[in-house]
Amino acid sequence: MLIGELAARAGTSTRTLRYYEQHGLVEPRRDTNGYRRYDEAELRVVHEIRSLLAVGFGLDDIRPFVACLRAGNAAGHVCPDSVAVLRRKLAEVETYLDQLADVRDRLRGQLAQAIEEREIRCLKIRC
Amino acid sequence: MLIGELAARAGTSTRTLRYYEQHGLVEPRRDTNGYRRYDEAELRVVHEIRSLLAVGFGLDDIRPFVACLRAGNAAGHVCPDSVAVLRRKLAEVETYLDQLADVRDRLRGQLAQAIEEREIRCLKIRC
DNA sequence: GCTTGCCTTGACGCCGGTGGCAGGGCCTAG
DNA sequence: CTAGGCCCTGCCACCGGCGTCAAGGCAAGC
Repeated sequence: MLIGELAARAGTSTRTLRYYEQHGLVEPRRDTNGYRRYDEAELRVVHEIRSLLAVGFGLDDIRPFVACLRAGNAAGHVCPDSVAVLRRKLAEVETYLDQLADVRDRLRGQLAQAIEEREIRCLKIRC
Repeated sequence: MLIGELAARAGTSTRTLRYYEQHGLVEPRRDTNGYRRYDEAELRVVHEIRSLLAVGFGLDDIRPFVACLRAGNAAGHVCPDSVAVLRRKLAEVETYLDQLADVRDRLRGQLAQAIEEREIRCLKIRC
Protein backbone atom coordinates (compact mmCIF):
# COMPACT_ATOMS: atom_id res chain seq x y z
CA MET A 1 0.00 0.00 0.00
CA LEU A 2 1.38 3.40 -0.97
CA ILE A 3 0.97 6.51 1.13
CA GLY A 4 -1.94 7.89 -0.85
CA GLU A 5 -3.99 4.76 -0.40
CA LEU A 6 -3.25 4.56 3.31
CA ALA A 7 -4.20 8.21 3.70
CA ALA A 8 -7.49 7.64 1.92
CA ARG A 9 -8.30 4.50 3.88
CA ALA A 10 -7.36 6.13 7.18
CA GLY A 11 -9.31 9.26 6.35
CA THR A 12 -6.35 11.59 6.59
CA SER A 13 -3.73 13.18 4.36
CA THR A 14 -0.34 12.12 3.06
CA ARG A 15 1.13 15.18 4.72
CA THR A 16 -0.10 13.92 8.06
CA LEU A 17 1.30 10.43 7.55
CA ARG A 18 4.73 11.81 6.71
CA TYR A 19 4.51 13.94 9.83
CA TYR A 20 3.76 10.90 11.96
CA GLU A 21 6.71 9.13 10.42
CA GLN A 22 8.94 12.10 11.13
CA HIS A 23 7.93 11.74 14.76
CA GLY A 24 8.58 8.02 14.94
CA LEU A 25 5.00 6.76 14.98
CA VAL A 26 4.93 4.98 11.65
CA GLU A 27 7.82 3.27 9.87
CA PRO A 28 7.08 2.16 6.34
CA ARG A 29 9.49 0.23 4.17
CA ARG A 30 10.80 1.88 1.06
CA ASP A 31 10.48 0.68 -2.49
CA THR A 32 13.58 0.84 -4.65
CA ASN A 33 12.31 4.10 -6.09
CA GLY A 34 11.99 5.60 -2.62
CA TYR A 35 8.23 5.26 -2.31
CA ARG A 36 6.85 4.46 1.16
CA ARG A 37 5.30 0.99 1.30
CA TYR A 38 2.86 0.22 4.14
CA ASP A 39 1.39 -3.13 5.11
CA GLU A 40 -2.15 -3.64 6.33
CA ALA A 41 -1.21 -3.48 10.00
CA GLU A 42 -0.28 0.17 9.65
CA LEU A 43 -3.89 1.02 9.02
CA ARG A 44 -4.77 -0.01 12.55
CA VAL A 45 -1.81 1.95 13.87
CA VAL A 46 -2.97 5.08 12.10
CA HIS A 47 -6.48 4.60 13.39
CA GLU A 48 -5.12 4.26 16.90
CA ILE A 49 -3.14 7.46 16.48
CA ARG A 50 -6.14 9.34 15.13
CA SER A 51 -8.46 8.28 17.90
CA LEU A 52 -5.94 9.09 20.60
CA LEU A 53 -5.28 12.48 19.05
CA ALA A 54 -9.01 13.10 18.99
CA VAL A 55 -9.15 12.45 22.71
CA GLY A 56 -6.51 15.09 23.35
CA PHE A 57 -3.29 13.10 23.45
CA GLY A 58 -0.09 14.51 21.99
CA LEU A 59 2.05 12.54 19.57
CA ASP A 60 4.59 11.88 22.32
CA ASP A 61 1.92 10.35 24.53
CA ILE A 62 0.78 8.13 21.71
CA ARG A 63 4.13 6.50 21.02
CA PRO A 64 3.76 3.80 23.72
CA PHE A 65 0.38 2.79 22.35
CA VAL A 66 1.79 2.34 18.87
CA ALA A 67 4.69 0.32 20.24
CA CYS A 68 2.18 -1.82 22.12
CA LEU A 69 0.14 -2.50 19.03
CA ARG A 70 3.26 -3.25 17.04
CA ALA A 71 4.37 -5.71 19.71
CA GLY A 72 1.42 -7.83 18.69
CA ASN A 73 -1.15 -6.87 21.30
CA ALA A 74 -4.81 -6.80 20.42
CA ALA A 75 -5.16 -3.25 21.73
CA GLY A 76 -2.68 -0.44 22.17
CA HIS A 77 -3.57 0.35 25.76
CA VAL A 78 -2.77 -2.94 27.47
CA CYS A 79 0.97 -2.39 27.90
CA PRO A 80 2.43 -0.93 31.10
CA ASP A 81 3.75 2.20 29.39
CA SER A 82 0.39 2.88 27.81
CA VAL A 83 -1.33 2.37 31.14
CA ALA A 84 1.03 4.87 32.74
CA VAL A 85 0.16 7.44 30.10
CA LEU A 86 -3.53 6.65 30.50
CA ARG A 87 -3.32 7.25 34.22
CA ARG A 88 -1.51 10.52 33.76
CA LYS A 89 -3.90 11.72 31.12
CA LEU A 90 -6.90 10.72 33.17
CA ALA A 91 -5.55 12.75 36.07
CA GLU A 92 -4.95 15.72 33.77
CA VAL A 93 -8.44 15.48 32.37
CA GLU A 94 -9.99 15.27 35.81
CA THR A 95 -8.05 18.28 36.99
CA TYR A 96 -9.09 20.21 33.94
CA LEU A 97 -12.68 19.16 34.41
CA ASP A 98 -12.62 20.61 37.91
CA GLN A 99 -11.12 23.86 36.68
CA LEU A 100 -13.62 24.09 33.89
CA ALA A 101 -16.48 23.49 36.29
CA ASP A 102 -15.17 26.40 38.36
CA VAL A 103 -15.07 28.55 35.26
CA ARG A 104 -18.60 27.54 34.40
CA ASP A 105 -19.78 28.50 37.87
CA ARG A 106 -18.05 31.85 37.67
CA LEU A 107 -19.61 32.56 34.30
CA ARG A 108 -23.03 31.62 35.64
CA GLY A 109 -22.44 33.89 38.61
CA GLN A 110 -21.52 36.84 36.43
CA LEU A 111 -24.49 36.24 34.18
CA ALA A 112 -26.83 36.04 37.13
CA GLN A 113 -25.37 39.19 38.60
CA ALA A 114 -25.65 41.05 35.31
CA ILE A 115 -29.27 40.10 34.93
CA GLU A 116 -30.05 41.04 38.51
CA GLU A 117 -28.29 44.35 37.99
CA ARG A 118 -30.37 45.03 34.96
CA GLU A 119 -33.58 44.30 36.80
CA ILE A 120 -32.62 46.74 39.53
CA ARG A 121 -31.91 49.41 36.98
CA CYS A 122 -35.16 48.51 35.31
CA LEU A 123 -37.02 49.09 38.55
CA LYS A 124 -35.32 52.43 39.09
CA ILE A 125 -36.50 53.83 35.81
CA ARG A 126 -39.90 52.18 36.40
CA CYS A 127 -40.00 50.18 33.19
CA MET B 1 1.68 56.36 35.30
CA LEU B 2 4.19 55.02 32.77
CA ILE B 3 4.00 51.60 31.22
CA GLY B 4 6.55 50.00 33.53
CA GLU B 5 4.68 51.05 36.65
CA LEU B 6 1.35 49.86 35.28
CA ALA B 7 2.90 46.55 34.33
CA ALA B 8 4.35 46.12 37.82
CA ARG B 9 1.10 47.08 39.54
CA ALA B 10 -0.96 44.84 37.27
CA GLY B 11 1.45 41.95 37.69
CA THR B 12 2.29 41.63 34.02
CA SER B 13 4.86 42.83 31.50
CA THR B 14 5.26 45.93 29.35
CA ARG B 15 5.26 43.68 26.31
CA THR B 16 1.84 42.43 27.27
CA LEU B 17 0.44 45.94 27.76
CA ARG B 18 1.69 47.02 24.33
CA TYR B 19 0.12 43.90 22.89
CA TYR B 20 -3.23 44.75 24.45
CA GLU B 21 -2.97 48.26 23.05
CA GLN B 22 -2.18 46.88 19.61
CA HIS B 23 -5.41 44.94 19.85
CA GLY B 24 -7.49 47.89 20.94
CA LEU B 25 -7.99 46.99 24.59
CA VAL B 26 -6.02 49.81 26.19
CA GLU B 27 -5.52 53.34 24.88
CA PRO B 28 -3.02 55.43 26.83
CA ARG B 29 -2.28 59.08 26.11
CA ARG B 30 1.19 59.96 24.94
CA ASP B 31 3.67 62.30 26.53
CA THR B 32 5.46 64.77 24.25
CA ASN B 33 8.39 62.40 24.15
CA GLY B 34 6.18 59.57 22.97
CA TYR B 35 5.95 57.74 26.30
CA ARG B 36 2.64 56.05 27.12
CA ARG B 37 0.82 57.71 30.02
CA TYR B 38 -1.89 55.74 31.83
CA ASP B 39 -4.36 56.96 34.43
CA GLU B 40 -5.48 54.97 37.45
CA ALA B 41 -8.60 53.64 35.77
CA GLU B 42 -6.51 51.60 33.32
CA LEU B 43 -5.33 49.46 36.20
CA ARG B 44 -8.84 48.13 36.66
CA VAL B 45 -9.12 47.57 32.93
CA VAL B 46 -5.96 45.53 32.87
CA HIS B 47 -7.13 43.51 35.84
CA GLU B 48 -10.39 42.82 34.05
CA ILE B 49 -8.48 41.68 30.97
CA ARG B 50 -6.21 39.41 33.01
CA SER B 51 -9.02 37.76 34.90
CA LEU B 52 -11.05 37.16 31.74
CA LEU B 53 -8.02 35.73 29.98
CA ALA B 54 -7.47 33.44 32.93
CA VAL B 55 -11.00 32.11 32.52
CA GLY B 56 -10.31 31.22 28.91
CA PHE B 57 -11.56 34.25 27.00
CA GLY B 58 -9.73 35.48 23.93
CA LEU B 59 -8.78 39.12 23.50
CA ASP B 60 -11.60 39.63 21.01
CA ASP B 61 -14.14 38.37 23.51
CA ILE B 62 -12.82 40.74 26.13
CA ARG B 63 -13.25 43.94 24.16
CA PRO B 64 -16.93 44.48 25.11
CA PHE B 65 -16.07 44.13 28.78
CA VAL B 66 -13.40 46.79 28.54
CA ALA B 67 -15.78 49.10 26.68
CA CYS B 68 -18.34 48.50 29.38
CA LEU B 69 -15.93 49.40 32.15
CA ARG B 70 -14.76 52.44 30.25
CA ALA B 71 -18.37 53.56 29.84
CA GLY B 72 -18.44 54.09 33.57
CA ASN B 73 -20.03 50.88 34.75
CA ALA B 74 -19.03 49.38 38.06
CA ALA B 75 -18.33 46.01 36.45
CA GLY B 76 -17.40 45.00 32.93
CA HIS B 77 -20.03 42.31 32.58
CA VAL B 78 -23.22 44.31 33.02
CA CYS B 79 -23.55 45.60 29.45
CA PRO B 80 -25.59 43.77 26.81
CA ASP B 81 -22.59 42.97 24.62
CA SER B 82 -20.73 41.52 27.55
CA VAL B 83 -23.74 39.46 28.53
CA ALA B 84 -23.98 38.10 25.01
CA VAL B 85 -20.34 37.03 25.16
CA LEU B 86 -20.89 35.53 28.59
CA ARG B 87 -23.78 33.47 27.32
CA ARG B 88 -21.82 32.26 24.34
CA LYS B 89 -18.81 31.38 26.42
CA LEU B 90 -20.93 29.63 29.00
CA ALA B 91 -22.45 27.51 26.28
CA GLU B 92 -19.00 26.71 24.88
CA VAL B 93 -17.70 25.76 28.30
CA GLU B 94 -20.68 23.54 28.97
CA THR B 95 -20.26 21.80 25.64
CA TYR B 96 -16.60 21.29 26.29
CA LEU B 97 -17.34 20.01 29.77
CA ASP B 98 -19.57 17.35 28.29
CA GLN B 99 -16.97 16.33 25.74
CA LEU B 100 -14.30 16.19 28.39
CA ALA B 101 -16.51 14.06 30.60
CA ASP B 102 -16.88 11.67 27.68
CA VAL B 103 -13.13 11.59 27.28
CA ARG B 104 -12.70 10.91 30.98
CA ASP B 105 -15.12 8.02 30.78
CA ARG B 106 -13.35 6.56 27.78
CA LEU B 107 -10.01 6.81 29.54
CA ARG B 108 -11.43 5.13 32.62
CA GLY B 109 -12.88 2.41 30.43
CA GLN B 110 -9.57 1.74 28.74
CA LEU B 111 -7.76 1.70 32.05
CA ALA B 112 -10.25 -0.70 33.54
CA GLN B 113 -10.01 -2.95 30.50
CA ALA B 114 -6.23 -2.90 30.60
CA ILE B 115 -6.16 -3.88 34.24
CA GLU B 116 -8.70 -6.62 33.73
CA GLU B 117 -6.69 -7.88 30.79
CA ARG B 118 -3.60 -8.02 32.92
CA GLU B 119 -5.34 -9.99 35.65
CA ILE B 120 -6.50 -12.55 33.14
CA ARG B 121 -2.99 -12.92 31.81
CA CYS B 122 -1.81 -13.14 35.38
CA LEU B 123 -4.16 -16.01 36.08
CA LYS B 124 -3.01 -17.85 32.99
CA ILE B 125 0.60 -17.92 34.04
CA ARG B 126 -0.50 -18.70 37.61
CA CYS B 127 1.21 -15.80 39.33
C1' DG C 1 30.00 63.79 29.31
C1' DC C 2 28.95 59.30 30.84
C1' DT C 3 26.34 55.83 32.96
C1' DT C 4 22.01 53.88 34.22
C1' DG C 5 17.43 52.87 33.61
C1' DC C 6 13.40 53.80 31.70
C1' DC C 7 11.04 54.29 27.25
C1' DT C 8 10.21 53.56 21.87
C1' DT C 9 9.25 50.45 17.50
C1' DG C 10 10.00 46.22 14.99
C1' DA C 11 10.61 41.65 14.34
C1' DC C 12 11.46 36.67 15.24
C1' DG C 13 10.42 32.44 18.26
C1' DC C 14 7.25 29.20 20.47
C1' DC C 15 3.84 25.19 20.47
C1' DG C 16 1.51 21.16 17.61
C1' DG C 17 -0.76 19.27 14.13
C1' DT C 18 -1.68 20.25 9.48
C1' DG C 19 -2.45 22.67 4.95
C1' DG C 20 -0.34 23.86 0.97
C1' DC C 21 3.05 25.00 -2.40
C1' DA C 22 7.48 24.52 -5.17
C1' DG C 23 10.38 21.82 -7.82
C1' DG C 24 11.44 17.55 -9.13
C1' DG C 25 11.30 12.06 -10.06
C1' DC C 26 8.66 7.78 -11.43
C1' DC C 27 5.26 5.16 -13.94
C1' DT C 28 1.65 4.12 -17.16
C1' DA C 29 -1.52 4.80 -20.95
C1' DG C 30 -2.37 6.79 -25.26
C1' DC D 1 7.01 11.22 -26.84
C1' DT D 2 3.83 13.23 -23.90
C1' DA D 3 0.28 13.92 -20.53
C1' DG D 4 -1.45 12.90 -16.16
C1' DG D 5 -1.25 11.04 -11.73
C1' DC D 6 1.17 9.31 -8.24
C1' DC D 7 5.40 9.88 -5.36
C1' DC D 8 9.58 12.50 -3.16
C1' DT D 9 11.84 16.44 -0.01
C1' DG D 10 11.77 20.84 1.98
C1' DC D 11 9.87 24.89 3.54
C1' DC D 12 6.36 28.67 4.76
C1' DA D 13 1.77 29.65 7.05
C1' DC D 14 -1.50 29.19 10.75
C1' DC D 15 -3.39 30.25 15.67
C1' DG D 16 -2.70 33.42 20.21
C1' DG D 17 -0.66 35.35 23.82
C1' DC D 18 3.07 36.49 24.87
C1' DG D 19 8.97 36.20 25.64
C1' DT D 20 12.90 38.22 24.08
C1' DC D 21 16.28 40.53 21.58
C1' DA D 22 17.90 44.59 18.63
C1' DA D 23 18.79 49.28 17.99
C1' DG D 24 17.88 53.45 19.42
C1' DG D 25 15.79 57.91 22.15
C1' DC D 26 15.10 60.28 26.66
C1' DA D 27 15.81 61.63 31.59
C1' DA D 28 18.49 62.16 35.63
C1' DG D 29 22.44 61.68 38.76
C1' DC D 30 27.53 61.85 39.13
